[in-house]
Amino acid sequence: MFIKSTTPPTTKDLAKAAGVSRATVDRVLNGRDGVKQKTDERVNAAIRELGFVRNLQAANLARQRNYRFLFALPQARDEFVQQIVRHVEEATESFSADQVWAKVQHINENDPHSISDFLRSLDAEDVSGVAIMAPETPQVRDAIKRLQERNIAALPFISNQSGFEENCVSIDNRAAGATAATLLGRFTHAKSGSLMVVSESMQSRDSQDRRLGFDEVINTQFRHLRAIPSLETYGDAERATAIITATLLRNPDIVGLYIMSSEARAPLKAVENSLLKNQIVTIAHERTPFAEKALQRGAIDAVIAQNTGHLVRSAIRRLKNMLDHRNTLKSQEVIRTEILMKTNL
Amino acid sequence: MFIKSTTPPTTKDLAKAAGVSRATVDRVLNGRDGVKQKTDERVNAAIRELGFVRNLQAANLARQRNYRFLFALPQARDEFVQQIVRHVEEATESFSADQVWAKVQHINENDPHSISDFLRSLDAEDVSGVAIMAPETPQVRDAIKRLQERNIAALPFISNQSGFEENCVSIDNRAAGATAATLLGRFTHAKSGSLMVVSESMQSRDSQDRRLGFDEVINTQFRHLRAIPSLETYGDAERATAIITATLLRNPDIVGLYIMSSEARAPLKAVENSLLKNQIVTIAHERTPFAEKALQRGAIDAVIAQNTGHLVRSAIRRLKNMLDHRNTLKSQEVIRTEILMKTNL
DNA sequence: CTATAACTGATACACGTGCATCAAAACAAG
DNA sequence: CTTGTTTTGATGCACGTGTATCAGTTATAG
Repeated sequence: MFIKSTTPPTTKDLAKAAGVSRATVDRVLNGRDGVKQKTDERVNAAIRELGFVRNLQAANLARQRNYRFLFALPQARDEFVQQIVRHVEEATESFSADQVWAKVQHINENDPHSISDFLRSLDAEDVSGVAIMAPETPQVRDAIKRLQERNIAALPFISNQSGFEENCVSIDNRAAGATAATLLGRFTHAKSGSLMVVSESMQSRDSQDRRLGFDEVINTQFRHLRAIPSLETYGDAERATAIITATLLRNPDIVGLYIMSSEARAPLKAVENSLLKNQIVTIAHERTPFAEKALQRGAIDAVIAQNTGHLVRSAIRRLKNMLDHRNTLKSQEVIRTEILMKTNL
Repeated sequence: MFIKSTTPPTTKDLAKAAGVSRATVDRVLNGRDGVKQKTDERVNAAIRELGFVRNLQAANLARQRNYRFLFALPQARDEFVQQIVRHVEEATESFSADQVWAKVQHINENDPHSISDFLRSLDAEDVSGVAIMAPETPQVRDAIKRLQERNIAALPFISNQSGFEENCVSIDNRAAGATAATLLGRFTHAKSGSLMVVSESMQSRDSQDRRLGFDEVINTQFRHLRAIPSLETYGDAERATAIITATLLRNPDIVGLYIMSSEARAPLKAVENSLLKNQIVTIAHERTPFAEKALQRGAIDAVIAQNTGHLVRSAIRRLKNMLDHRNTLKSQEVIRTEILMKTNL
């Protein structure tokens, strides 16, 4: 149990233990210079000995710190982005007691120049950190680095940015693809057949990674199945319907469908309109209201998703930790590849 | 974006806005009596108008509040409990900056009397809240209620306690069972066959719920499969081996295995030693180091689990919120039924 | 109208830390 | 030794809120 009435040590206790004044303790704790090495060591020894941890609340109070975070999200208002927006608003509520406030700012994700301009325009007085969801480009990568120099925490959010592997909120798309493949392979009972893969665009690294993981599993573990080249919808519902219908007609042996894009509506409708409807095992991405309903009625067999709320909160915690110079608890920030079925929604 | 240099309103601002003194604001905020109703309303109006939220850090600093939580866990040191212990220690680290400290105390989960004694012995000076993992009994339920009267937050943890549905960290065991059934049914390609269910004991409500969900799905969606009565291991490895081996011999048509208990070692070994090894689809519970390895090598096809770290952190957040009289963000505290396969570990 | 009770304001100190200033002490170099 | 520099101590105020006391102001009852 806890030892009764033991209050955690304060800087005052530290000062006494190290035989110095509170002023000196302050100099050591906040890395100001003008401290003899020997004194510095004595203070640090006392810190270890007492198990001192600085009271962040008091410190933040004193230095009037608060955390204003911005989520720079794509302009496209698809269901996935909407989910994120909702969770940002929700998170603001639960974090407000910690002096954390978060807002959404939509950016043109396909115009690296404007993104970089936008990031440059930010003022540290105004925003303490930014979570950026945008495809990887040199401009954006640079802009992020420069933000950090100006004391604004920056965090690639969901979209991968190489060079920030250690410090970003991202998804293991390869694992997601591999998981989809495993489910398709195991769910279908066909002796042989083709698998259809639908994506919004194969340009993005995310899509490529998913496809990579998908193919890897199909080619090694389900050799009786054949994954046909990815169909690209370019976010156009009509186009989606057209190419999928055509592909279904051309490949009567299709037994599985992997919808990689977060918009599953058009692809699913196209399949449902075809006659094969029931024989095709379908795996989709992202937990959207539509996907949930489709799972319920059996139109989709499983959904691969990340917990959007967790993504958002994880980003907030990481930004905060960056500013506090604390390291993040890794196990809490792992973003799992979730498998959702009708039974575990 | 944020409005530049806008600091959140303080009690001082509130006082000015409401045309009262800070003392009166304090009386209203902390529910002390001796305030005219009209005054109270004026202050509350100002609160709404300014969007005032009390600075918890400052408040906790002033009243020297800190949070000492206890996790009362079963004495049995199986892998699942060990995971929890590990995560409690881990969480202590990441929460320490918020003045939150958590410890584990092992209790004899099968002796309600001693549990109730233990809970009664706790002092509010000493511990601010307890998360209790113990099977439901009237004594324990009572003890929990009495803790709350003594200003100690109490939270049923993982094990269900009826009457606390709204305020507990618990698992939807029925969904877990249903999910296991769906996976078994879809993974196996047999035209017909039996499913074996292994449990530690069918006494606990958790096991019963899992079985319920399991049967429901098998009987409605996979009528060609037959779930045989649950085998109970009573936590005894030898017994487990014996009854499972016997059951396998008696039912050569077994095509699936659902290991409901968190200890999967003995059951799995028994199956692996039999000749049917490869034809039996296996679903287990809880993400333990052993289960992970078994997934990797293909001995288990899927694991149904909850995120242990999340369970622990969720409990801590809920206990803290209870003490702060804040309501918890529900969506964050939902405990998902996770499906783990080799590809999404 | 007075006596009493119910309410409100003024004021002060505390919590643990950050930050700034100035004087005092310790040290190094000449 | 003196001079100048580096290191340290003492002190005070700030942050936003909780808590306490006491005097002062209203409202209510008789």
